[in-house]
Amino acid sequence: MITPMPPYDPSAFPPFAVTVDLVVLTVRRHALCALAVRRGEPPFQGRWALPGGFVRADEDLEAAAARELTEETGLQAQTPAGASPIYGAHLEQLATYGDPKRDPRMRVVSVAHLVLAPDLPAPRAGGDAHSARWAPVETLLEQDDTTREGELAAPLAFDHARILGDGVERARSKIEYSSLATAFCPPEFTVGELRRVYEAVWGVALDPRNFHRKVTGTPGFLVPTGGTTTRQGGRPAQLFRAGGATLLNPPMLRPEV
Amino acid sequence: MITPMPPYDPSAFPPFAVTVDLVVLTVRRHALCALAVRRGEPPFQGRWALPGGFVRADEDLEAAAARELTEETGLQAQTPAGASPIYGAHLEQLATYGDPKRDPRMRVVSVAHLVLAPDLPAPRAGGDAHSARWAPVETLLEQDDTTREGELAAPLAFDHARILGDGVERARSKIEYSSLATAFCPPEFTVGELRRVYEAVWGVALDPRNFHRKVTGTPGFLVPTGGTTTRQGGRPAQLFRAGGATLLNPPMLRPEV
DNA sequence: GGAATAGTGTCTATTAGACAATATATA
DNA sequence: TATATATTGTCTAATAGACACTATTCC
Repeated sequence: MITPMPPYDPSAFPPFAVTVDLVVLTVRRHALCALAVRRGEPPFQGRWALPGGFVRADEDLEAAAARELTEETGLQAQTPAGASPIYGAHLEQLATYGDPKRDPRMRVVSVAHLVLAPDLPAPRAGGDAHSARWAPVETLLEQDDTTREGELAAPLAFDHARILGDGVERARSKIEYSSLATAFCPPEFTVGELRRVYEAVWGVALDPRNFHRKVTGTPGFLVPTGGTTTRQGGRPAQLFRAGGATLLNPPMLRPEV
Repeated sequence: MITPMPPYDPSAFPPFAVTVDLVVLTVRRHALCALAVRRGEPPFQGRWALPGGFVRADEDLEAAAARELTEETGLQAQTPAGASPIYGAHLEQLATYGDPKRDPRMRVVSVAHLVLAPDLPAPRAGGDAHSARWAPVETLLEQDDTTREGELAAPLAFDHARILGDGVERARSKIEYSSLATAFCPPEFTVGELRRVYEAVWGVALDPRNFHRKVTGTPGFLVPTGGTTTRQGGRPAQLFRAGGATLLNPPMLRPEV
């Protein structure tokens, strides 16, 4: 049952605050990076955190996540039920975190979402003025606070390291059996660019020849556009768009078995 | 950011009720079944719904799900971090549902959990006195309300059909790449019993010979206990326990590619 | 030409799936 | 005996992974 009594009785249930937090991933300079914002107030003042905010009173969870995403990055969310007018990014619910002690101020349940975005030509178009940046997930997840890059060494605020870790693991496994790796690519891309996405997300090196044969042979994964490009140097490469398939069959296989 | 201001300001965020709903699945008589409870009050009075209830003020989400599970079924949850003293059932978070209109009375965010349980010798040991029963998921998800079994024909309350559908899909896909199918089995089971679990969850027939070769050849999946049984008739079968592996490599392959 | 990337072809070990054959219980 | 289930073995087609080789650009 959902409630014991039909008339709305506010004393019948404890009140919660509900937020959305975002794990926004992209691939930059051959590394998997996440969006982090710097906290301006306590608790965890000055520490880095995942972007996020309160769900509004009449707002769906996914709508709240999409709104926060646009506010922080200027990206438009691309959910299964909606096309993207500007620059698409994949958005899906990740998991919900509700430890009673996760926020020292009050009881906050956070519905984390995962966003996969292409490397932005102009990062954070419409973002707030507060400090935000892309950082390699390895840096953000490091335990020790050896000051390597200085400001980025301290661990993430709240339970955000755990949330980020869960998001990274979700992304690593979803590009195995779905075509979501293309969400990290611009609308048109080469097989080599797609391979570098897999290599960055999985953190492994892949054989370019076998990779090419595999992705071009998987039905519905890639659609050739007819064009070619030479942005990587070397022989010009064919350009592709993401095909209609969402689930890959057979899946891409992650090495190290 | 999580909140705009450090001092706790209740007016700064809208209040939500947070519940857990349970998709409890088992395999009975060669069919995948879910636990449903009958609602005693409006809205949806008299309709079937998923078991669930409010998260308490100082309770973790998973603890709330485990508590509701024990209240409704007598089952003890078996989470990664805890052994089960009585009868184990696998519990994991499924997804969170927060459509502003999903409950007509107030704003309720429900964190759904998935439970995989063996067929119970005595169903619902410590359950409440209110009406509860196992029903085939096909029956619960039927759209039309042709009165076949009478009481079970009406659609589920709230958005519970969608939640149940998501839970069934999660279970179907998780037994592909994890050893979770053993969560539907008693502590000791035969290869044939495990095969009937796969057949019931996937709704397909599997070749007993290839299945046997596959599961016994997957490292860490099954551990022979040395005993045999003849509960299915025919030649006695070896008894196995679940092995230590949680992820299957290579995975079980679902037919119909 | 040399270096870099793109793309095709070939070989081998592994495996999924079809299915024959054998083993051991109950009726 | 017939029948049911369990278990092993065999064959074949498909595929992942290793890697030789060719193609086409820029320097």
